[in-house]
Amino acid sequence: MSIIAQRKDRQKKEMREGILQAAWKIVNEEGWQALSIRKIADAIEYSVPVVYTHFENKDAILLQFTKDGFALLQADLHAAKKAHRKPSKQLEAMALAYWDFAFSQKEYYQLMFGLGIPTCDRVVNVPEMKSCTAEMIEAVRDALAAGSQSEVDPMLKFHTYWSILHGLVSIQMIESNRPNSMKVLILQDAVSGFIKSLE
Amino acid sequence: MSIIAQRKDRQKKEMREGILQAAWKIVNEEGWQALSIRKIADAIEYSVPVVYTHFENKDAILLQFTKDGFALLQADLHAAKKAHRKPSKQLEAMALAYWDFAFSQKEYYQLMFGLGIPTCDRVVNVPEMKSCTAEMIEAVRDALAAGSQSEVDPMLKFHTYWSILHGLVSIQMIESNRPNSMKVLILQDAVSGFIKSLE
DNA sequence: CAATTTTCGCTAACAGTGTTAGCAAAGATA
DNA sequence: TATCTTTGCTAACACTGTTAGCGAAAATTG
Repeated sequence: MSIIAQRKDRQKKEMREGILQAAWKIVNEEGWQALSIRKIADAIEYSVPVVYTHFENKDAILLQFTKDGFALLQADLHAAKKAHRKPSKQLEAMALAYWDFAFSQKEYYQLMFGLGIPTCDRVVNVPEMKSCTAEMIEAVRDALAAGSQSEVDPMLKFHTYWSILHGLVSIQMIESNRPNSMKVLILQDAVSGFIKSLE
Repeated sequence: MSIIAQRKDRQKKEMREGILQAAWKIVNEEGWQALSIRKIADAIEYSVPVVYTHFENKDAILLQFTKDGFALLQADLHAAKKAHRKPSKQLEAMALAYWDFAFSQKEYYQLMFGLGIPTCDRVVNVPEMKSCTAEMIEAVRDALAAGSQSEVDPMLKFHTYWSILHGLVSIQMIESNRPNSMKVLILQDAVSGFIKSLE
């Protein structure tokens, strides 16, 4: 590849990054509903079709953010897990990390789960999501191995775990007036109950 | 009120009903994303502004369906509860009813929780939702009273219960390829674990 | 019954949205 | 320098929610 082609390639990546950054700024300032291709074009000071040379359509931009979101969540879960040895403590820490991610990165979480309904066919095949769930599955498997129930299906328990976490987050996002202290209590109650069911 | 005003009132209600029916048909055939005021106007064979004389805006139409959805869910939960005496059995049956509602009335459930993000400020103040949660709170309270833990906050447990249910439904709606038999297993596992935590 | 007022429902428009065809200018190659 | 490729633009299409303004029909009044 010629030196000139290299530069073009670099510029292409820079512009792609610029589009994502501009989009992210709009989302943080005005929410997902306010995100439009024209606003992105305005922000990067290019015309609308330029955006389409970097992303097939708007969904592709959202999909990128979904992937990024799962990657970030996975990193958080991994860090929380690494901080503990005991499987039950790991699950506890991961639950808190999950909860923290959802509320400190609301925009990401809402896109990953809330607005994901139309594009959910694709989301299932996103590798970033698989890595993310793998992190949880592993922790559940370890906790189950540490217990006495060898006949229980780890996948079943993983689903229960994830459902509890996502359910808590979703419900608590609707009830935004409730104090955070109680929200954490609910989380701890639910997770401790789940962990007991593994022993 | 004159006889003529009565007729007008009746016609107004009929048209309002017609709008909702037309909207519902569109939603069932093409999904929420495909619902537009123009399509509704076409379906009822009136012009667009007529729709706006019966509903302030599109959100008002969606809000009506949200209310209807919560009323339906409440009825299902109530019926499931009435079918049992033992509080733990009631919670079990209600969980199944909740799950059944979510999957047999997918459109309703998705509107009530999925697309509700933009309008969630209003949704919290919907009386139909309060009735719905009251149904669950009562059952949890009863189950807790039947147990030995008098110091536990029923509201905390109710939130855990609801979160588990909503979480299970949401996650399982994304993973549409999983067999239904396993989904029910996961539900039973999660709910039985929760019920144990009340004893 | 005729005149007036109210109500009704229409067309057309505004300001947005995602998306794409076609063209002009700038850049790279020969 | 001339040709070719690429780049990025304008303008358009087909939608969306929402509303102003007008003409006709219906109800009320004299």
